[in-house]
Amino acid sequence: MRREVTLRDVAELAGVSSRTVSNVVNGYANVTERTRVRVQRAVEELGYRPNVLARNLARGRSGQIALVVPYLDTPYFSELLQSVIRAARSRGYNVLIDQTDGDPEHERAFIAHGSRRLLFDGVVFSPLGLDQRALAGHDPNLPLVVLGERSSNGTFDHVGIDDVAASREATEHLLDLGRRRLAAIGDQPYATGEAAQLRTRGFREAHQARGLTVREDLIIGTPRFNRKDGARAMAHLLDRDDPPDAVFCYSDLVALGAIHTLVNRGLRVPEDVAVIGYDDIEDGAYSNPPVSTISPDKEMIATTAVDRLLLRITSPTPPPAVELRAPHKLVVRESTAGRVTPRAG
Amino acid sequence: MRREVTLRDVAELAGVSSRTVSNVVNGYANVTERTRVRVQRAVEELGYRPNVLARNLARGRSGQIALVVPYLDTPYFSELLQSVIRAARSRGYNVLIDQTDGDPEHERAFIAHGSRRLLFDGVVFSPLGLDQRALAGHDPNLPLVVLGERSSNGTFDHVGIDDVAASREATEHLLDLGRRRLAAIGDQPYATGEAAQLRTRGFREAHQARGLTVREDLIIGTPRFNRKDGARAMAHLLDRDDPPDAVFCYSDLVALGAIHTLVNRGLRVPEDVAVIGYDDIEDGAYSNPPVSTISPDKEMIATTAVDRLLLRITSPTPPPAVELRAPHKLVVRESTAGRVTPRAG
DNA sequence: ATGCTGTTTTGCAGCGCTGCAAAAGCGTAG
DNA sequence: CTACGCTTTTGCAGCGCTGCAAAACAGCAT
Repeated sequence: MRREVTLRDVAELAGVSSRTVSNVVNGYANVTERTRVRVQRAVEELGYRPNVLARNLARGRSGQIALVVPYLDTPYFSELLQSVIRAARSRGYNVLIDQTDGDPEHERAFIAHGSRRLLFDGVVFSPLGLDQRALAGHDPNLPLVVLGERSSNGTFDHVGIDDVAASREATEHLLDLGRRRLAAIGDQPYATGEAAQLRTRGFREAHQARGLTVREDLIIGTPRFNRKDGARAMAHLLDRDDPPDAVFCYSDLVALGAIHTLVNRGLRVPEDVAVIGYDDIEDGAYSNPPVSTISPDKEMIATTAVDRLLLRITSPTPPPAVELRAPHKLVVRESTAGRVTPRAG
Repeated sequence: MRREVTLRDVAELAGVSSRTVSNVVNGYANVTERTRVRVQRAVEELGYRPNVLARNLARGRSGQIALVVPYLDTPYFSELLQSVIRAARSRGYNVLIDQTDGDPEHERAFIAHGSRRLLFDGVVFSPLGLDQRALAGHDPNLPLVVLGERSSNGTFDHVGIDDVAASREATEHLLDLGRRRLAAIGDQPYATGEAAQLRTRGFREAHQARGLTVREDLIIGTPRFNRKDGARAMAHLLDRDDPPDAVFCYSDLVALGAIHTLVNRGLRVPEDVAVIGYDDIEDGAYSNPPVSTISPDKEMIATTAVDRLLLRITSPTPPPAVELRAPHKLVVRESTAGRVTPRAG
């Protein structure tokens, strides 16, 4: 491996000090046009590219941020991942991915061990196994932005959509269709289930706003938000005396699992049971039937989170912890509205 | 941000030179038990953790490998991604992700610009927009392992399953069901479509082996392997006079798209048309109906690729380019075999 | 004691860059 | 011609670690 071109090589060719080359390369202010051009030319002639490692060591920063998510093969996260990478890259940062499998110990190790000695400068974190209390005790030296639905409690930045409002909208949509025996799949009435609880709250509020009573026994808990749990929960519901005529699922995967069971049992969606999901993953749009859903603005979530994290990283005095809300919208598809018109695709 | 503990701090406390501490930390051979213990204790007392950046700068390596894929939200890649991260991490390497969107220019820039000055030491590359010729001209200084179905041509390592054999198996499965009007969706008869062409070859071979004639007009090309193209191609097929009674789709996404169209048109899968996919993504197992598929051993692909890449990175003399085959298997589900027995999930 | 071998430890330089503060240049005023 | 303030350029040290080769040490034979 031949030696790479260094700052000094460029300096020599351009007839200036290496520090000046550094200034030019980094676009610092006080450089005469004349020297700037001269250096520029030398850079091009030699094909110089800065050594990121050396730069970061000298600067005391790694130029990388970590994205910590529970699962990578969950469509919601892989879609989000893209946006985060894009946002970070455009700001000169690289993204390291870490998958926790929702293991609290893994999550804790990450935020406790801090920045693992300059492997990354900050973390965008989507917690699953850790609850508020554990999160609140994180190393305050580690810039951290939390995604998802937990409120920050004032100890760190937090980016998410308004889950209660979104869930209320989803529920209202089902009520608007004339359905009255509404089930909810995905509640998690324990410390780490804050996201789920907000959705349950929205579900309740929608009923209350219309003077309707929530069928408490139709609120089904699931340990996770995946197809399997959705399928299983739906099976439970169908085994009852009076099964629901509509279901609000706390994720699109849960909805897909629920639909799977419904179709398997010979029931029609939405004629017999209307189903709405949450997250707007691509699969939902192409399943049979396409799934109505709450669509969070993932691009917005990603850029907001990255911007806030970089602010926190670069700011000399730590900015206050804030709640940042990204927009969402209700997307109505066949799983609630029914076949509109047969299409080619 | 308080100063971190350095090698020198540990050395001072342990009463040895910093070089010795380094030796202990890196597990080098010739260290007496006595000093090893003494240093170990100091390390723990101070909570020392090596600065990865400094280490890599000194070593002249970045300790990171890049994984370059066309799309991250494609389930196949996001599932593969996990395995690659796991494999790399367990060998002390980090993974940088790059999504190319299949843009040949982006891909070329990546392999041409080489290691972007120590940002990464090697690349696991899943090409889409670049063909053989372009790939062959890559910077020989950059360790590179190519995933997917292209043959290496002797210029770089290559990891993949035996596509022709797998495709033949898939096709034979359809023939075994008694189907005779077989369609294939996904052919790409141009330079960058080598993967598709291998599958088409397997499709043909299966016919030939049984003395059957391939219906050439039922081999449909698609620019990409996604749901949309699958749905569209299926629509084309159904608009013909004699639509197929079975379809071999070159990816599960294509299969899902095709099924979407079939169901939309009121046709039954597999009774009217049997559908088999390729990749064994999780969605396929939970769709309606679950999709039969060719299942490549992704874990094996990932570990093989990472191991080979690390060998190439660390080896003083470049090892010869090789073809490495990962196993695959045929997974039969309802989209070809029909409902076996109604299940709860 | 002396020399020789092999093991363990050390010092130094340097990876390629940036922070800092001093030095040099330069235009204008006194 | 000197002084002053401002802009531009430079030198040096150092980020924290490892490669290299020399130094110190130990064990053993002479």
